[in-house]
Amino acid sequence: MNFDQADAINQAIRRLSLRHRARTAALLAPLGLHPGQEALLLELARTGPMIQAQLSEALGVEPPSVTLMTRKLEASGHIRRAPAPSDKRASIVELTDSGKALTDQVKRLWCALAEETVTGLPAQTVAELPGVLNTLSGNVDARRLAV
Amino acid sequence: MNFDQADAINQAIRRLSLRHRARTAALLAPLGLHPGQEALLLELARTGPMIQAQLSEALGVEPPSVTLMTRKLEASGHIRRAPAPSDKRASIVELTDSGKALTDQVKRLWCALAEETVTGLPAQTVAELPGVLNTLSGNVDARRLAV
DNA sequence: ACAAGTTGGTTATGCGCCTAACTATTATGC
DNA sequence: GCATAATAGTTAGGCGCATAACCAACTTGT
Repeated sequence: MNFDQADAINQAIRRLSLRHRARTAALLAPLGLHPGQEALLLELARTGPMIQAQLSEALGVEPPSVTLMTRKLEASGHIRRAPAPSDKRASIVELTDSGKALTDQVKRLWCALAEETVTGLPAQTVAELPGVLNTLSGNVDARRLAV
Repeated sequence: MNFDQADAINQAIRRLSLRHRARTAALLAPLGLHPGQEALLLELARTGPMIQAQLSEALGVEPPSVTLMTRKLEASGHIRRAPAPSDKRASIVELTDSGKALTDQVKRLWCALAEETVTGLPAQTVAELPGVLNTLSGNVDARRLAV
Protein backbone atom coordinates (compact mmCIF):
# COMPACT_ATOMS: atom_id res chain seq x y z
CA MET A 1 0.00 0.00 0.00
CA ASN A 2 1.34 3.45 -0.83
CA PHE A 3 1.83 6.07 1.80
CA ASP A 4 -1.04 8.33 0.83
CA GLN A 5 -3.60 5.55 1.13
CA ALA A 6 -2.11 4.36 4.39
CA ASP A 7 -2.02 7.85 5.79
CA ALA A 8 -5.62 8.48 4.80
CA ILE A 9 -6.68 5.42 6.78
CA ASN A 10 -4.50 5.95 9.82
CA GLN A 11 -5.24 9.62 10.00
CA ALA A 12 -8.98 9.02 9.63
CA ILE A 13 -8.87 6.59 12.55
CA ARG A 14 -6.89 9.06 14.62
CA ARG A 15 -9.28 11.90 13.91
CA LEU A 16 -12.30 9.76 14.64
CA SER A 17 -10.78 8.72 17.96
CA LEU A 18 -10.13 12.30 18.98
CA ARG A 19 -13.43 13.75 17.85
CA HIS A 20 -15.62 10.93 19.10
CA ARG A 21 -13.94 11.04 22.48
CA ALA A 22 -14.26 14.82 22.63
CA ARG A 23 -17.94 14.63 21.76
CA THR A 24 -18.44 11.91 24.35
CA ALA A 25 -16.75 14.09 26.93
CA ALA A 26 -19.02 17.01 26.09
CA LEU A 27 -22.15 14.86 26.38
CA LEU A 28 -21.09 13.17 29.62
CA ALA A 29 -19.89 16.32 31.36
CA PRO A 30 -23.37 17.38 32.53
CA LEU A 31 -23.65 13.98 34.24
CA GLY A 32 -20.33 14.48 35.98
CA LEU A 33 -18.72 11.65 34.03
CA HIS A 34 -15.54 11.46 31.99
CA PRO A 35 -15.18 9.37 28.82
CA GLY A 36 -14.25 5.81 29.68
CA GLN A 37 -16.36 5.75 32.80
CA GLU A 38 -19.55 5.34 30.80
CA ALA A 39 -18.16 2.11 29.33
CA LEU A 40 -17.59 0.73 32.81
CA LEU A 41 -21.10 1.62 33.93
CA LEU A 42 -22.67 0.17 30.79
CA GLU A 43 -20.69 -3.04 31.16
CA LEU A 44 -21.85 -3.44 34.76
CA ALA A 45 -25.43 -2.78 33.67
CA ARG A 46 -25.10 -5.36 30.91
CA THR A 47 -23.36 -8.14 32.80
CA GLY A 48 -24.16 -7.49 36.43
CA PRO A 49 -21.66 -7.57 39.30
CA MET A 50 -18.18 -8.65 38.24
CA ILE A 51 -14.62 -8.52 39.48
CA GLN A 52 -12.09 -5.99 38.23
CA ALA A 53 -10.18 -8.50 36.14
CA GLN A 54 -13.35 -9.20 34.18
CA LEU A 55 -13.93 -5.50 33.75
CA SER A 56 -10.40 -5.07 32.52
CA GLU A 57 -10.99 -7.78 29.92
CA ALA A 58 -14.44 -6.53 28.91
CA LEU A 59 -13.37 -2.91 28.56
CA GLY A 60 -10.13 -3.75 26.79
CA VAL A 61 -8.19 -1.78 29.36
CA GLU A 62 -5.32 -2.71 31.68
CA PRO A 63 -5.89 -3.53 35.36
CA PRO A 64 -4.30 -0.35 36.76
CA SER A 65 -6.76 1.70 34.73
CA VAL A 66 -9.63 -0.25 36.28
CA THR A 67 -8.24 0.39 39.74
CA LEU A 68 -8.34 4.14 39.25
CA MET A 69 -11.64 4.26 37.42
CA THR A 70 -13.42 2.13 40.00
CA ARG A 71 -11.93 4.18 42.79
CA LYS A 72 -13.29 7.41 41.33
CA LEU A 73 -16.69 5.98 40.49
CA GLU A 74 -16.89 4.56 43.98
CA ALA A 75 -15.97 7.93 45.45
CA SER A 76 -18.80 9.55 43.51
CA GLY A 77 -21.18 6.87 44.73
CA HIS A 78 -22.06 5.23 41.44
CA ILE A 79 -20.52 1.83 42.13
CA ARG A 80 -19.70 -0.28 45.17
CA ARG A 81 -16.73 -2.59 45.72
CA ALA A 82 -16.96 -5.57 48.04
CA PRO A 83 -14.42 -8.32 48.73
CA ALA A 84 -15.21 -11.57 46.94
CA PRO A 85 -16.04 -14.34 49.43
CA SER A 86 -14.51 -17.09 47.31
CA ASP A 87 -11.26 -15.30 46.48
CA LYS A 88 -9.66 -12.96 48.97
CA ARG A 89 -7.67 -11.25 46.24
CA ALA A 90 -10.65 -10.23 44.13
CA SER A 91 -13.15 -7.44 44.68
CA ILE A 92 -16.65 -7.53 43.26
CA VAL A 93 -17.85 -4.37 41.57
CA GLU A 94 -21.51 -3.50 41.18
CA LEU A 95 -23.75 -0.55 40.45
CA THR A 96 -25.38 1.36 43.27
CA ASP A 97 -28.92 2.68 42.88
CA SER A 98 -27.50 6.05 41.95
CA GLY A 99 -25.24 4.29 39.44
CA LYS A 100 -28.19 2.49 37.89
CA ALA A 101 -30.11 5.72 37.52
CA LEU A 102 -27.10 7.39 36.00
CA THR A 103 -26.60 4.53 33.57
CA ASP A 104 -30.14 4.98 32.28
CA GLN A 105 -29.27 8.55 31.43
CA VAL A 106 -26.04 7.42 29.80
CA LYS A 107 -28.02 5.02 27.63
CA ARG A 108 -30.12 7.86 26.29
CA LEU A 109 -27.04 9.90 25.48
CA TRP A 110 -25.51 6.84 23.87
CA CYS A 111 -28.37 6.56 21.40
CA ALA A 112 -28.25 10.24 20.59
CA LEU A 113 -24.50 10.06 20.06
CA ALA A 114 -24.70 7.08 17.73
CA GLU A 115 -27.40 8.71 15.65
CA GLU A 116 -25.44 11.92 15.44
CA THR A 117 -22.32 9.99 14.52
CA VAL A 118 -23.75 8.13 11.53
CA THR A 119 -25.76 11.00 10.15
CA GLY A 120 -25.68 11.15 6.37
CA LEU A 121 -24.48 7.61 5.81
CA PRO A 122 -26.63 5.15 3.84
CA ALA A 123 -28.50 2.65 5.98
CA GLN A 124 -26.52 -0.27 4.63
CA THR A 125 -23.21 1.36 5.54
CA VAL A 126 -24.54 2.00 9.03
CA ALA A 127 -25.67 -1.60 9.35
CA GLU A 128 -22.26 -2.87 8.32
CA LEU A 129 -20.37 -0.34 10.40
CA PRO A 130 -19.97 -2.26 13.67
CA GLY A 131 -18.71 -5.32 11.82
CA VAL A 132 -16.20 -3.34 9.81
CA LEU A 133 -14.93 -1.42 12.81
CA ASN A 134 -14.60 -4.58 14.87
CA THR A 135 -12.63 -6.19 12.07
CA LEU A 136 -10.26 -3.24 12.15
CA SER A 137 -9.91 -3.45 15.94
CA GLY A 138 -9.36 -7.18 15.81
CA ASN A 139 -6.67 -6.79 13.19
CA VAL A 140 -4.59 -4.55 15.42
CA ASP A 141 -5.45 -6.18 18.73
CA ALA A 142 -2.14 -6.93 20.40
CA ARG A 143 -3.76 -9.60 22.54
CA ARG A 144 -5.00 -11.49 19.51
CA LEU A 145 -1.71 -10.96 17.72
CA ALA A 146 0.20 -12.30 20.65
CA VAL A 147 -1.70 -15.59 20.64
CA MET B 1 -32.11 4.14 17.13
CA ASN B 2 -32.36 1.48 19.83
CA PHE B 3 -29.72 1.10 22.50
CA ASP B 4 -28.17 -2.11 21.21
CA GLN B 5 -27.46 -0.65 17.80
CA ALA B 6 -26.16 2.56 19.31
CA ASP B 7 -23.97 0.70 21.76
CA ALA B 8 -22.58 -1.51 19.01
CA ILE B 9 -21.47 1.58 17.11
CA ASN B 10 -20.15 3.58 20.03
CA GLN B 11 -18.38 0.62 21.54
CA ALA B 12 -16.83 -0.33 18.22
CA ILE B 13 -15.44 3.18 17.86
CA ARG B 14 -14.11 3.09 21.40
CA ARG B 15 -12.42 -0.27 20.92
CA LEU B 16 -10.93 0.79 17.62
CA SER B 17 -9.53 3.91 19.24
CA LEU B 18 -7.93 1.96 22.06
CA ARG B 19 -6.52 -0.85 19.95
CA HIS B 20 -5.28 1.28 17.09
CA ARG B 21 -3.57 3.60 19.49
CA ALA B 22 -2.03 0.70 21.40
CA ARG B 23 -0.76 -0.84 18.18
CA THR B 24 0.63 2.51 17.09
CA ALA B 25 2.41 2.83 20.40
CA ALA B 26 3.96 -0.62 20.01
CA LEU B 27 5.19 0.16 16.50
CA LEU B 28 6.56 3.59 17.38
CA ALA B 29 8.26 2.53 20.60
CA PRO B 30 11.41 1.23 18.85
CA LEU B 31 11.79 4.68 17.30
CA GLY B 32 11.48 6.35 20.69
CA LEU B 33 8.17 7.97 19.75
CA HIS B 34 4.80 8.03 21.47
CA PRO B 35 1.49 8.01 19.61
CA GLY B 36 0.47 11.51 18.61
CA GLN B 37 4.03 12.60 17.92
CA GLU B 38 4.08 10.76 14.60
CA ALA B 39 1.14 12.86 13.43
CA LEU B 40 3.07 16.02 14.19
CA LEU B 41 6.15 14.82 12.32
CA LEU B 42 4.10 13.68 9.33
CA GLU B 43 2.28 16.99 9.20
CA LEU B 44 5.56 18.89 9.20
CA ALA B 45 6.88 16.61 6.45
CA ARG B 46 3.74 17.16 4.41
CA THR B 47 3.34 20.91 4.79
CA GLY B 48 6.81 22.18 5.67
CA PRO B 49 7.64 24.63 8.46
CA MET B 50 4.59 26.01 10.20
CA ILE B 51 3.63 27.77 13.41
CA GLN B 52 2.10 25.98 16.36
CA ALA B 53 -1.37 27.39 15.80
CA GLN B 54 -1.38 25.79 12.35
CA LEU B 55 -0.19 22.52 13.84
CA SER B 56 -2.95 22.68 16.42
CA GLU B 57 -5.51 23.13 13.65
CA ALA B 58 -4.01 20.47 11.38
CA LEU B 59 -3.69 17.86 14.10
CA GLY B 60 -7.09 18.59 15.58
CA VAL B 61 -5.54 19.15 18.98
CA GLU B 62 -5.61 22.07 21.40
CA PRO B 63 -2.71 24.56 21.64
CA PRO B 64 -1.47 23.41 25.06
CA SER B 65 -1.02 19.91 23.66
CA VAL B 66 1.10 21.31 20.86
CA THR B 67 3.23 23.22 23.35
CA LEU B 68 4.11 20.03 25.22
CA MET B 69 4.54 17.83 22.16
CA THR B 70 6.82 20.29 20.41
CA ARG B 71 8.83 20.77 23.57
CA LYS B 72 9.48 17.05 23.86
CA LEU B 73 10.22 16.54 20.19
CA GLU B 74 12.57 19.50 20.33
CA ALA B 75 14.31 18.03 23.36
CA SER B 76 14.89 14.79 21.49
CA GLY B 77 16.25 16.74 18.53
CA HIS B 78 13.66 15.89 15.92
CA ILE B 79 12.26 19.37 15.44
CA ARG B 80 13.47 22.94 15.84
CA ARG B 81 11.54 25.98 17.02
CA ALA B 82 12.50 29.46 15.90
CA PRO B 83 10.78 32.79 16.51
CA ALA B 84 8.79 34.01 13.53
CA PRO B 85 10.26 37.22 12.08
CA SER B 86 6.90 38.66 11.05
CA ASP B 87 5.09 37.91 14.31
CA LYS B 88 6.93 38.01 17.59
CA ARG B 89 4.29 35.88 19.31
CA ALA B 90 4.55 32.94 16.93
CA SER B 91 7.23 30.30 16.75
CA ILE B 92 8.00 28.43 13.55
CA VAL B 93 8.36 24.68 13.88
CA GLU B 94 10.34 22.60 11.40
CA LEU B 95 11.94 19.18 11.11
CA THR B 96 15.64 18.75 11.78
CA ASP B 97 17.68 16.36 9.66
CA SER B 98 17.28 13.73 12.33
CA GLY B 99 13.55 14.44 12.32
CA LYS B 100 13.37 14.00 8.57
CA ALA B 101 15.16 10.68 8.75
CA LEU B 102 12.88 9.55 11.53
CA THR B 103 9.81 10.58 9.58
CA ASP B 104 10.89 8.36 6.69
CA GLN B 105 10.90 5.43 9.09
CA VAL B 106 7.52 6.46 10.42
CA LYS B 107 6.14 6.46 6.89
CA ARG B 108 7.17 2.86 6.42
CA LEU B 109 5.54 1.85 9.69
CA TRP B 110 2.47 3.81 8.68
CA CYS B 111 2.02 1.73 5.54
CA ALA B 112 2.52 -1.52 7.42
CA LEU B 113 0.01 -0.45 10.05
CA ALA B 114 -2.66 0.50 7.52
CA GLU B 115 -2.26 -2.80 5.68
CA GLU B 116 -2.44 -4.72 8.92
CA THR B 117 -5.49 -2.74 9.98
CA VAL B 118 -7.62 -3.42 6.91
CA THR B 119 -6.65 -7.08 6.52
CA GLY B 120 -9.57 -9.25 5.49
CA LEU B 121 -11.82 -6.44 4.29
CA PRO B 122 -12.97 -6.35 0.66
CA ALA B 123 -11.12 -3.86 -1.53
CA GLN B 124 -14.18 -1.72 -2.01
CA THR B 125 -14.75 -1.38 1.71
CA VAL B 126 -11.13 -0.37 2.14
CA ALA B 127 -11.44 2.17 -0.64
CA GLU B 128 -14.51 3.71 0.98
CA LEU B 129 -13.10 3.55 4.48
CA PRO B 130 -11.41 6.96 4.75
CA GLY B 131 -14.51 8.68 3.45
CA VAL B 132 -16.80 6.87 5.86
CA LEU B 133 -14.53 7.48 8.83
CA ASN B 134 -14.17 11.14 7.98
CA THR B 135 -17.92 11.46 7.74
CA LEU B 136 -18.19 10.02 11.23
CA SER B 137 -15.53 12.40 12.56
CA GLY B 138 -17.15 15.35 10.86
CA ASN B 139 -20.51 14.49 12.36
CA VAL B 140 -19.18 14.70 15.90
CA ASP B 141 -16.68 17.50 15.36
CA ALA B 142 -17.41 20.10 18.00
CA ARG B 143 -15.75 22.79 15.91
CA ARG B 144 -18.05 22.13 12.99
CA LEU B 145 -21.04 21.83 15.29
CA ALA B 146 -20.23 25.13 16.91
CA VAL B 147 -20.28 27.00 13.60
C1' DA C 1 -3.27 57.23 18.40
C1' DC C 2 -4.87 54.61 21.68
C1' DA C 3 -8.30 51.52 24.04
C1' DA C 4 -10.39 47.24 23.14
C1' DG C 5 -10.56 42.93 21.21
C1' DT C 6 -8.19 39.05 18.97
C1' DT C 7 -4.58 35.80 18.42
C1' DG C 8 -0.14 32.86 19.64
C1' DG C 9 1.67 30.61 23.25
C1' DT C 10 2.52 28.95 28.03
C1' DT C 11 1.54 27.21 32.78
C1' DA C 12 -1.23 24.56 35.95
C1' DT C 13 -4.11 20.90 36.70
C1' DG C 14 -6.93 16.80 35.82
C1' DC C 15 -8.43 12.51 33.38
C1' DG C 16 -7.80 8.06 30.86
C1' DC C 17 -4.63 5.08 29.52
C1' DC C 18 -0.15 2.80 29.68
C1' DT C 19 4.15 -0.05 31.61
C1' DA C 20 7.00 -1.56 35.45
C1' DA C 21 7.40 -3.14 39.87
C1' DC C 22 5.30 -4.67 43.92
C1' DT C 23 2.08 -7.41 47.54
C1' DA C 24 -1.20 -10.85 48.62
C1' DT C 25 -3.67 -14.78 47.55
C1' DT C 26 -4.65 -19.05 44.91
C1' DA C 27 -3.33 -22.93 41.93
C1' DT C 28 0.12 -26.33 40.38
C1' DG C 29 3.90 -29.86 40.17
C1' DC C 30 6.91 -32.90 42.07
C1' DG D 1 3.61 -30.56 51.63
C1' DC D 2 5.98 -27.18 50.00
C1' DA D 3 8.33 -24.40 46.52
C1' DT D 4 6.99 -22.41 42.30
C1' DA D 5 4.03 -20.33 39.12
C1' DA D 6 -0.03 -17.90 38.02
C1' DT D 7 -3.57 -14.48 39.18
C1' DA D 8 -6.03 -10.12 41.47
C1' DG D 9 -5.04 -5.85 42.65
C1' DT D 10 -2.31 -1.66 43.86
C1' DT D 11 1.30 2.04 43.55
C1' DA D 12 4.41 5.02 41.00
C1' DG D 13 5.43 7.47 37.12
C1' DG D 14 4.85 8.90 32.25
C1' DC D 15 2.36 10.41 27.89
C1' DG D 16 -1.39 12.57 25.15
C1' DC D 17 -5.21 15.08 25.53
C1' DA D 18 -8.35 18.56 27.68
C1' DT D 19 -9.89 23.12 30.08
C1' DA D 20 -8.98 27.42 32.64
C1' DA D 21 -6.31 31.24 33.44
C1' DC D 22 -2.79 34.09 32.01
C1' DC D 23 0.88 37.07 29.31
C1' DA D 24 2.57 39.14 25.20
C1' DA D 25 1.95 40.82 20.74
C1' DC D 26 -0.85 41.99 16.83
C1' DT D 27 -5.21 44.14 14.81
C1' DT D 28 -9.05 47.04 14.68
C1' DG D 29 -12.40 50.89 15.42
C1' DT D 30 -13.18 55.31 16.25
